[in-house]
Amino acid sequence: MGFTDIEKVYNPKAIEDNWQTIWEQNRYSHAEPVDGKETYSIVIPPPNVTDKLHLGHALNNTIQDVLIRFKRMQGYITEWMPGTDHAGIATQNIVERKIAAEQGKTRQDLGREAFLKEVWKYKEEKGGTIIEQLKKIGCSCDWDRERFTMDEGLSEAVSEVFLRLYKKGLIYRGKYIINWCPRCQTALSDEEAQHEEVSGHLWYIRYPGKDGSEDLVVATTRPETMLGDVAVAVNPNDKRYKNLIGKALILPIVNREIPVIADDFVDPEFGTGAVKVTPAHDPNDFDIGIRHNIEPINVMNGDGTMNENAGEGYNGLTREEAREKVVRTLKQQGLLVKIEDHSHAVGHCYRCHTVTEPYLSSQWFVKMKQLAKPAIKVVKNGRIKFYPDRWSKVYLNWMENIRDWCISRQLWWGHRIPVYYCGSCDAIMVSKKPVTSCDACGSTDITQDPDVLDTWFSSWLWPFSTFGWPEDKSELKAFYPTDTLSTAPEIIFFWVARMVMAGMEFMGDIPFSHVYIHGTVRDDLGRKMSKSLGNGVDPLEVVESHGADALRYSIIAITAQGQDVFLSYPRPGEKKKKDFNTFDIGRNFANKIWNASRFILNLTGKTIESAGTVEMELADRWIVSKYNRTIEQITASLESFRFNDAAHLIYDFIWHDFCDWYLEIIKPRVLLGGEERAFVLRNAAQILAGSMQLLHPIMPYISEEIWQRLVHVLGDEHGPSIMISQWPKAKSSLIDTTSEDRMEIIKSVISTIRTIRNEMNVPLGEKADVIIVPSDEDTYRLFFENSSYILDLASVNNLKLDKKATRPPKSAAGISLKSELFVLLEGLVDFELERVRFTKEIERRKLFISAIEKKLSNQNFLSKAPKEVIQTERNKLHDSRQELEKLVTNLEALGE
RNA sequence: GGGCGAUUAGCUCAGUUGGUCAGAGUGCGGCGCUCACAUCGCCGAGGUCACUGGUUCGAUUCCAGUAUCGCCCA
Repeated sequence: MGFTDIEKVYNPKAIEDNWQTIWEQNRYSHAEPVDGKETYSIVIPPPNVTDKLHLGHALNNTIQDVLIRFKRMQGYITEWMPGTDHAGIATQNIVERKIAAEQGKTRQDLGREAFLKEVWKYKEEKGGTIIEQLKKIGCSCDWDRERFTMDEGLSEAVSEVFLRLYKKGLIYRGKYIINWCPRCQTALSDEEAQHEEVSGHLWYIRYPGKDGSEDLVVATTRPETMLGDVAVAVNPNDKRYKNLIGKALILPIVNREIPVIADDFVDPEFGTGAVKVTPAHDPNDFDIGIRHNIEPINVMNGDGTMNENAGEGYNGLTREEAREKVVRTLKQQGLLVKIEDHSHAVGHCYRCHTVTEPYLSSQWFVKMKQLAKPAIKVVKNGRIKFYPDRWSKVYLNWMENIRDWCISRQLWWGHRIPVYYCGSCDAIMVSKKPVTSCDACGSTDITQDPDVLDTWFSSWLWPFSTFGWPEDKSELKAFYPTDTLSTAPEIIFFWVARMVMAGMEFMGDIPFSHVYIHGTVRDDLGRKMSKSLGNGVDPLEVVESHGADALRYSIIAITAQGQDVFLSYPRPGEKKKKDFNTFDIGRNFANKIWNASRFILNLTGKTIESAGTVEMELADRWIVSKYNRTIEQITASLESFRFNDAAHLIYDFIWHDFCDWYLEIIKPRVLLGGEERAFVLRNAAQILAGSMQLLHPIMPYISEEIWQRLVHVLGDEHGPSIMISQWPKAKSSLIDTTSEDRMEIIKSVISTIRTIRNEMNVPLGEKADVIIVPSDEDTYRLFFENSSYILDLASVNNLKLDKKATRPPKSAAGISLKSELFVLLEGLVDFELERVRFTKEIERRKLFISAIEKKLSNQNFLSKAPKEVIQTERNKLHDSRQELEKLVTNLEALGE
């Protein structure tokens, strides 16, 4: 491969697909347990099998990939288990819509078996999409182990768990109020009904007393449910209504006689202090009904229409129509007292966003209190840690107030509930294998429960079911408990909490020790990205335009631990010049790296001759020191889940230290040829190769490409891929604070000269003469030994070092670290500008000095502050005073 | 109603145990196509770290309250 023909602008397309293919072919991300070797494992939060990749996925999976690549390079046996879940409701909805569109049929038309065939077909066709997209953004999952929640083994785990919990008495069937989605026509768990504040009304309705006795006005947010009212409740301590308790009212429209009852639950402050009681359509009313032993009346069908109990004229109406008609009728009858605006929280189906209905029906539940206990303990005692920690409070709060989990769903797509009913004797049998005859009476009139289980009832087993549980496989032993789980905050209850419970219950151990909760991806207006808003950004579009590395780098760089992520992404059509595209950050960085490498590789050709014993210069020691320091810092950042810190550290090191300073410094040294040239090229190539390793977890593709080329020309021992190379180790002996400090002084002088040149309009093309006045002997030697840096980088013609020099006429002066300097600019100095600059600088310095003086004259400070702090303050004062003195002298000289 | 975040340069945001932490990117102004990079280089301007108190020798950093915005749970 030739290097001189390397493209000038980095083109990720050519490179990314190539490496992805090579990595896959060589199965570098596949892991097998090895006795005695430490493992590091992550299970992917399984996306819905029908999903397409969005930026939330991209962020979450990039985080996981960063961790996995980092740990893999550190030598762990790393397992990143990929897979998808069957997403019962979502997938069934999609396929129902599909067959409606294509065949004009409902699932009932097809029948259960034929419908499921359609779903499987759809899954086989479309199910691989998101997995392919994960590969596209560089994820290094163990693709050989990909799992699906409805795989045979995972299904086995689900029925095993159901059976065990049932036998323990932790699963039961009961008739309770659950959240019902009238559109999906299934029960939902409490978590799946998402409460949102909506503005509605409070209707005040007069319920006449029986036989002309006293009326009562109730307030309700849902007038249509009055058709199912069985009582009116008041607080027993409410003086207003005491005399009415036990009396009867006539329910308007229905003309049913209902009692006034007393219940502590009623808040006298709300509405009129009297509430209608509808046990079949409100969870609180349901409890009241039980306490007072009143039969509920269900007035609604599963599809949200009113049923025959709602009465003539209402049967068959939708709940919206019924509400409208109830209100109209009441108005006509003069029973509607008033309507107030009222905002309240209403449940919405998390899959289709339809308003959910509190609905009375028979469902299967898991008792949670007992399962929660160990799950609370392991977070309280720190075995499981949340990052950021505040989420542990959210977790514990939910866990400590946990309610039973409704797990049955009136769907076809999912794990069928392993329960069988005998038609002859009412026996209930729970079995992993199909039941054909009744255990109790021998009857063969057996039917399986038609419902399926909540999808989360399979995904809560994910950290061990994917490794073969309930079989005791070596993978399970090696990779469970996993190390880190990365997910979004809204998944904590659905999944994280339940996985902990399942892990403790079935494995007797935590499923993971670290839970990283990343922020939500939002647009530049702070809105959550969503399909309905149309403000989503397609990660693959970004890959297409900027490359996967740029996507990954940018999103990691702007994601501070636990904070939401704000993206600025002007649409191609809407882009204005000033608009900032977040992903340019990564693209520009990749291009910078590409060109730095191009520079080095163009100089080296195919190989660099090995260097003899060349003594390191200041800049060499400095860059090596910075490099080792960067290794330390990046390693620490990744260990503590501070990914954005890691991203910024490598950016600063490569761009600012390595490119801006080191490469500029070695340019003239390369021209010298010989050993000097070989040494600096080798040093630069080695450091850049090492930097590629540090960068690799975040930008896997370009780092592999550059690393391959560099190790090739270096001729060093190296493995086949950066992926499985060894993570750089910092050598503390090479961290050289003295060289770093000395280099800062050089840089400061160069910057000061540049500033003066700029101000006086002397471009770098025109060389200038400079006199530097070092403040001490050591600094003098520093400049003397490294004058070439100053000559080259500040474009200086003649450099004079003179500890005693005073400002020559026709020169501009500057103050920098440990020195004062004069730039000789015959006829070019604008003394007015100089005066302004110095005056400003003097003012600033004076303020600074008086602040320190004040501090140092404070007895309390002197007696209570640590002596190091006092000493640094004294040093600051000393240096500042010296600088001030120089500034004043220079200003006075100008005044002549 | 309860809980949790956020408020730092024009914009988007960092700032890990209170004392060189006032920063980055972008935008803006000036100069520059110096043989890696204009997806670039050099230089510059810009902030009473939301407000009010408190703790402390010292607060952007800790505590309390206020205001505005956002999220979660009921």
